[in-house]
Amino acid sequence: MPESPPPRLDEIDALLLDLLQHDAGRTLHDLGEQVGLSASAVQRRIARYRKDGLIARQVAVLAPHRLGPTVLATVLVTLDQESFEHHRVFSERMCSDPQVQQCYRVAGPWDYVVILAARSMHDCGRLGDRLFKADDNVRRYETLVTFEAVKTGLALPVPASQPSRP
Amino acid sequence: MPESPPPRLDEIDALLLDLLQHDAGRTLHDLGEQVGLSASAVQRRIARYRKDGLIARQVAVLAPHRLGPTVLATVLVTLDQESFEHHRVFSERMCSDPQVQQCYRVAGPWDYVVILAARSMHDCGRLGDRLFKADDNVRRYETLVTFEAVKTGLALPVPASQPSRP
DNA sequence: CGCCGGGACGCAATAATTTTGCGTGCCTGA
DNA sequence: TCAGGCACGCAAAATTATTGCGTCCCGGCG
Repeated sequence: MPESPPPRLDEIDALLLDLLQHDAGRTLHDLGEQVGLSASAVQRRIARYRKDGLIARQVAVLAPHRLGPTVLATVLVTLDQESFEHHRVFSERMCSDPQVQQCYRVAGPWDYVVILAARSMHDCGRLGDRLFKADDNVRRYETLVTFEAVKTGLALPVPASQPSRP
Repeated sequence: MPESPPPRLDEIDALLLDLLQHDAGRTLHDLGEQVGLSASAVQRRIARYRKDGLIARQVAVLAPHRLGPTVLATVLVTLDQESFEHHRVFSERMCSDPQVQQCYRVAGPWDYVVILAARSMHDCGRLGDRLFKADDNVRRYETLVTFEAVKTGLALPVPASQPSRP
């Protein structure tokens, strides 16, 4: 799959993408007002972001505590066997479990950082047992239960590589 | 601020919220087809989710690698002084920095788990210096640079506490 | 047992938003 | 200097969201 190079972005693109990352619910007209463009210009830019794969998808973010009690946890994991195949198997299990929010493969003594969402402390323990303790290839894991989600989001800083011409 | 109790959700609500968490871009008609309701019924349910604060917001998720080179990292942080005020100051700095994606206050020897997005390895180092090394009250921090984002998202498992009547 | 609300639904009308067509202006490169 | 490409605004057209209304089903109560 030939990946085209990252598209050039001007200041308006950066502004627009930043707005969209924080609230994609506004109308094109609204967005246009914020960045000083017409609705159709905004629409065409956004269409381009999508075509370029810049915007991966659009999602609704739920408020955890409004779904009932929720326990979030970060789990650090070290595998035993490190073969390509073992990593693939582990990754796939993380991807396919809906209680796994995020999973990163990292450098250093730990192999993975996994973020879990559970319904209770008890459920969290069960989840850890199921995902990690029951896996022969997990050498060791450590669970960091969160007291408080200080900040959440997936927003990335958007670089404006080119000035926009006024 | 009196928090009303979490609203009751039936199977259709769970299905709908799950769909919205993964792709909030579909039309009401489409969603209705998926869950077996009319567009207006779907619209009314979604309006209720919003009113109840169940859907916090709607955001666009960008593809990191399409923005140009991106380095993600997980940082484990332990504070020195643990007073309420010290925690507040730290939390606020995390919240206000756009390169901080997520920040969780956790139980155990580490106080915080912080997820960073940087433009390069070098930038990542500078960011760590700025956020943690320059902070007198950070006793110790450890950076886990990610090789690969295996799974990302903020989707929560939605419990269907009540059956829907057909 | 029968008679009200209350709540959710579908359908259809209405309102709002998104998408497209078209003409214009500006920058770039020949 | 002149053509080509590109992004823009405006306004029409298409699609989508929202609202009004009548119906149905369930639960509580006379």
